[in-house]
Amino acid sequence: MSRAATLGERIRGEIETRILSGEWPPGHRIPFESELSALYGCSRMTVNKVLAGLAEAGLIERRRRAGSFVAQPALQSAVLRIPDIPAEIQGRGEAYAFELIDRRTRESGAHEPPAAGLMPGLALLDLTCRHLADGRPFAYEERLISLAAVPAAAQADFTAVPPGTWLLQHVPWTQAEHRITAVNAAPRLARALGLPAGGACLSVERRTWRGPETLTYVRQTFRGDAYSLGARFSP
Amino acid sequence: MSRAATLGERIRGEIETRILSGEWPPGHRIPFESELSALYGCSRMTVNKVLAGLAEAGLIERRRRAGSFVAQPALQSAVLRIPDIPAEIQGRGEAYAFELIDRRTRESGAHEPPAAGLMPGLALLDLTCRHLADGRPFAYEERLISLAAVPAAAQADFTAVPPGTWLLQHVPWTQAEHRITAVNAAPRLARALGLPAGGACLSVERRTWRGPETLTYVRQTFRGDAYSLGARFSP
DNA sequence: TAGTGGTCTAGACCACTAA
DNA sequence: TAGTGGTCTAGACCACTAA
Repeated sequence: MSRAATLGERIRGEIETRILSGEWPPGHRIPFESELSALYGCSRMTVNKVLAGLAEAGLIERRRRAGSFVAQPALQSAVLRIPDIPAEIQGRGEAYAFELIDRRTRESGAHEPPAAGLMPGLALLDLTCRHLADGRPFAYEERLISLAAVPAAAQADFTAVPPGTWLLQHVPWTQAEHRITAVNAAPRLARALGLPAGGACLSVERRTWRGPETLTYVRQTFRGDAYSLGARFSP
Repeated sequence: MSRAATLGERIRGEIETRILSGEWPPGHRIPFESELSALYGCSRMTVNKVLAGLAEAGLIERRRRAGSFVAQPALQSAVLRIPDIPAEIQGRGEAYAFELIDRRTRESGAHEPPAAGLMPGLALLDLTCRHLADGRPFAYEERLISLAAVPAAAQADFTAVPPGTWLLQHVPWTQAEHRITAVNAAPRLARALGLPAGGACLSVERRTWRGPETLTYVRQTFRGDAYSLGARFSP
């Protein structure tokens, strides 16, 4: 089945076990690199790579001259997968469909969403669209794309490929910021999602950069009764 | 200011720049370790650590005998900080208060939340409580703690320390699963949060394990108009 | 100022796998 | 089967910092 563990993996496993079992509580000093290399009969480099990995994972903290210490339990955090909507729907075994409701080119003004962080006077592509799963409304999407940062978007055919998927395939990004909120559906949104007015929706806002430049800002709104975000995490 | 970059950091930066600028697109084969070590005049070990780091970060994929390749753009994902509620509120400069509404010891039955993954017949501590910011309702919390896994919880004083904070300080965990949804507040919940019935709320469910054993299951419900989850992420 | 961690070298052997 | 990446060795020098 699984190949034999390497020496580094074995050392890492034994240290992790002592930490996670509580045998080495937060603040406990773990053996120095020199002690561990003597203990396992290996070079210090092998131990160094193990401890560097544990530090990167947040399980230990390392201080020159002082040693390595079991870290205080991390604030819980979760790696959340922000899905590509077509892939998400097809992964459920449902038929994906996409509607481009509106597409216009305009300049950014004073009333852009503050979270978009767009200066006035930028050339924008302003898109409104809807994602459907098995013919039922799944998500409503409002998106702004900076044409200065992504000029090729002006020629893209967003009736054929949803803009999120197109961007993922064509434009590298360096940073993204997300904001997840719950909102009561306003009448227009409720109609678009096939919900009673006031129905709870999950709103995911995302702003994506390349370097200092905002590439795109999007707000995707999902029916609260049909969608949830899931995440699994280890410390 | 910042100290000079090490050679490894410089190599990593130059490769990242080529990938993120699109000069090396997805699927592009990057130079072999031997080529890079010749190019930078360093040992192969130095290059190996750089490429291993890039692979761990998901920017490249490595295949024996074939080489290292720029990875397809990652599905967007986000590192979400699941906050310790008292720390979150105090971080906003607001006064934190906590109310323990109900505390009982009971056995798990057939009607536990399916996401809790609790077998029937387990000894449970069942807690209901409310978090307040500057005297206003902030979050409603329903929590189950397995007394088999965390016997010390039976003696803890949860009128003084909220259970989430107590657990974070006392119990190491190995894995957590989260589920984030939007819900319309049912009448009882709306009263507890000071919302009109049907108001949108953000619900965060979390199940936490140590090894194979469930430690705790919690559902925290936040006023949608007063709370959002934020996340910042690089690929 | 003494001792830790951070980084690097110049090798080595091997598992894996694409050709 | 040839060549890559994966891992390891036995050193070295240095920056940083706790004592």
